[in-house]
Amino acid sequence: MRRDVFQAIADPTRREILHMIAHQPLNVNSVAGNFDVSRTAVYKHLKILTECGLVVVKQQGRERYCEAKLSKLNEVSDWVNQYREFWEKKLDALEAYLEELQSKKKKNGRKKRK
Amino acid sequence: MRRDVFQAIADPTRREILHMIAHQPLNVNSVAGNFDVSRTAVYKHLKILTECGLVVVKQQGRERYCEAKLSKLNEVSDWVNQYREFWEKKLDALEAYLEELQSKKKKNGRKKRK
DNA sequence: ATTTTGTGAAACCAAAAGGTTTCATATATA
DNA sequence: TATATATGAAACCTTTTGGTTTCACAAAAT
Repeated sequence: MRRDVFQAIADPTRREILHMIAHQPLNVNSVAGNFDVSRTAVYKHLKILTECGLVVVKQQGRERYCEAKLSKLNEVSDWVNQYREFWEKKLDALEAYLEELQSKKKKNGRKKRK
Repeated sequence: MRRDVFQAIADPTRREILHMIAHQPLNVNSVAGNFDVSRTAVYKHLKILTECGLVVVKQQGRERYCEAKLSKLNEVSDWVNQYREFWEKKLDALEAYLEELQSKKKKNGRKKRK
C-alpha cells in the first residue's frame, strides 16, 4: 500500500486529527472522542498518519499519546513551492494585462455595458 | 464523491500529469502518451483534476488542450502554512537545545562515548 | 481479586478508486 | 467520400478505503 504524506492528508478526517493534536499530544481515546466515527476507525487513521511519519506515538502507562510531526508537511509545501514562482508569474502577467485594460478604459472614458 | 484539491494531488499519476502540463498545455493524447496506463485511464485522471479546478480544458478543433491552474495549489499551501510557524518554532527549540548541549560539552571537554 | 479502561487486532462489508476493453462520434485529412 | 485521429462514454473488474462489530489483553482503579 502507498503510504505517503500526500495520501495521508487527502482524507478530511485525518486532517482534522492532525489539527486536533497540533497543539498538544492526545491519547487515542481523546482523539477518538471528538469524532462521530468509531474509536477503531480513528485508530486506523492514526495508524496511517503514523506510517507516513506525520504522527509519532509515545506509550505512557496503558495510554499512547499521539504527537503531530508537522515538519513532515515540508514534503507537501516543497512540492507546491516548485510551482509557486510559476503561477505567481502568471498572475503578475494577468495583473499587468488588467492594468493595461484599465488604462485603455481611461483613455476611452467609461462605457456602459450592454 | 469528494473532489477537492487534496484528494486530487494524492495520486502520484495525477501529480505527474500536473508536472507535465505545468509549462505548456497539452492535448489529452499527448498527456496520455507519456504514461504506461491507457489513454482512458489518463482521461479519467484529467477529469478529476478538472473537477477540482486544477486543470482547465480548452477545445481547439477536435483536440482538447489541458492547462494547469497551479494557483489552485494555494489551497494546499495555505493549509500547510497554518502549521508552519508552529513546527518551525519547535525546530528552533530543538536547535537551541542542541546548542545548549554543545556548549556544555565544551565546558566539560570532549568525553569518549561508551 | 475484580472490574474498568485504553488499546490493538481480526473478520467482515459497502463504496470508491484506478484500471481495462470496447464502442460511439465528431473532426481532419488523403 | 472514405479513412484516420482525438476524444468521450459505457460496462466491467480488482484492489483499496473507510467503516463496523466483536474479541483479546494489559494496566489502573475499586
